[in-house]
Amino acid sequence: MYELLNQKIREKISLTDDEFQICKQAFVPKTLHKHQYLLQQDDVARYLAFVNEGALRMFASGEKNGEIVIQFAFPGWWITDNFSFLTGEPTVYNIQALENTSVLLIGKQAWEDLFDKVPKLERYFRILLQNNYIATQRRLVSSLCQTAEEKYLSLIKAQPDIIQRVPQHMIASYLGITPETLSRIRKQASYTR
Amino acid sequence: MYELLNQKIREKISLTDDEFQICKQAFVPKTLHKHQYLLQQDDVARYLAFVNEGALRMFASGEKNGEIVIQFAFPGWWITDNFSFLTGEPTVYNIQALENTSVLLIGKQAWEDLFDKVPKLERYFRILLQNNYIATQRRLVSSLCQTAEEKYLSLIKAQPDIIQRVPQHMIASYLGITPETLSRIRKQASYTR
DNA sequence: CGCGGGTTTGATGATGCTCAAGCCCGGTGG
DNA sequence: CCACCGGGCTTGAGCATCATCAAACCCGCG
Repeated sequence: MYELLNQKIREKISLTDDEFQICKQAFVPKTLHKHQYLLQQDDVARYLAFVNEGALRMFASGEKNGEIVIQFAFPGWWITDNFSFLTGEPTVYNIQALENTSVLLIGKQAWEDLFDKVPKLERYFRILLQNNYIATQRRLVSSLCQTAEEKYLSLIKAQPDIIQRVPQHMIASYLGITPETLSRIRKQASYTR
Repeated sequence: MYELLNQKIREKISLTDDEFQICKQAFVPKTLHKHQYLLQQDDVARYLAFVNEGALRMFASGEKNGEIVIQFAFPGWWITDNFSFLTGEPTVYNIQALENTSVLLIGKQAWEDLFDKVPKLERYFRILLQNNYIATQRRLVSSLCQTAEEKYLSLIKAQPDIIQRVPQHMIASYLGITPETLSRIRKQASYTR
């Protein structure tokens, strides 16, 4: 249950077994069945979630553009709406399970208390955020200066398995293109292969 | 010289005067004249920079698309290529002064040593990265689902002063549109005002 | 077997890019 | 002091990419 968490943290910082025990206690396991929501628009993001098994998506259900997928989360990844989690303001996003999913949740208070008990974790989360920041900045650059096809090719290069795991129209939304365009790109790409 | 830094850090965390003294010593002041580079493509980002006065831009000089502006930095902001700074890999970006500019630099080693001397700073940078991450994610969403005009209007709403400070073609690049398009949008917008 | 969501395919159109020319304005040198 | 130069902004015309709308198709599931 806590194995993956243990492993992921220890990839970035060293931790004694005692420290990890304290850490564990701050989390509450939860399972979500396919399509179930972890967070809904207008609610407050009370938890930061660590994904054990399954897959989730965070999306904004925009007025005109239907839904747009902000990010996915797979085992070993963290997910929440940071803004809402940090400020306590209601969120504009939704987080939903794409499959039956198991997560570990930590509330804001428990999270902050944890930093006092195990200060090293402050570093772990700094590193995590740094990586997320870098990744998001890259995605931004890609969305600013690549064509639809280039974006798609970059994605399958970076995460080849994502195609099997999530429906195509969500990939399209994640890339900021329509499902029709993605379909045509894939057709096109399959010839040149 | 170190006033703004002091102020900015204390907005997020509390620090004794001693701690701030230690902190100060880790930084080296530097001035850049207009157009001078703080970082150039293929070099390693050895420093994290805190902007005292002036303005900078980080940009990628892409093959076909000319230059695209990734971000600006104004007084009180931090700037570097995080990826290169963290990994020691050569950067693909450039950082250049838009005006005569004064910055405080900290090298990677000094930065990490500083966390051992003043562990609270770990928290400061975590918070900083969290905010950057949130901001970048928003920009990404905006670039994915807003029209050129909406993006421009969001920008002047969020940072009304930016127009005076940086040339229009850089704003265009930052928004991921051409200078011509931005010009037309501005003309258009000035009628409806 | 038939329904329904997701994907594909086609036809049409809009947004924003490209290319090209003109304009404005500040700086420089005659 | 003024003419000239050049960079950046503007304006226009044509065009490419991708979105929209609509219909057909595919396939798993009740």
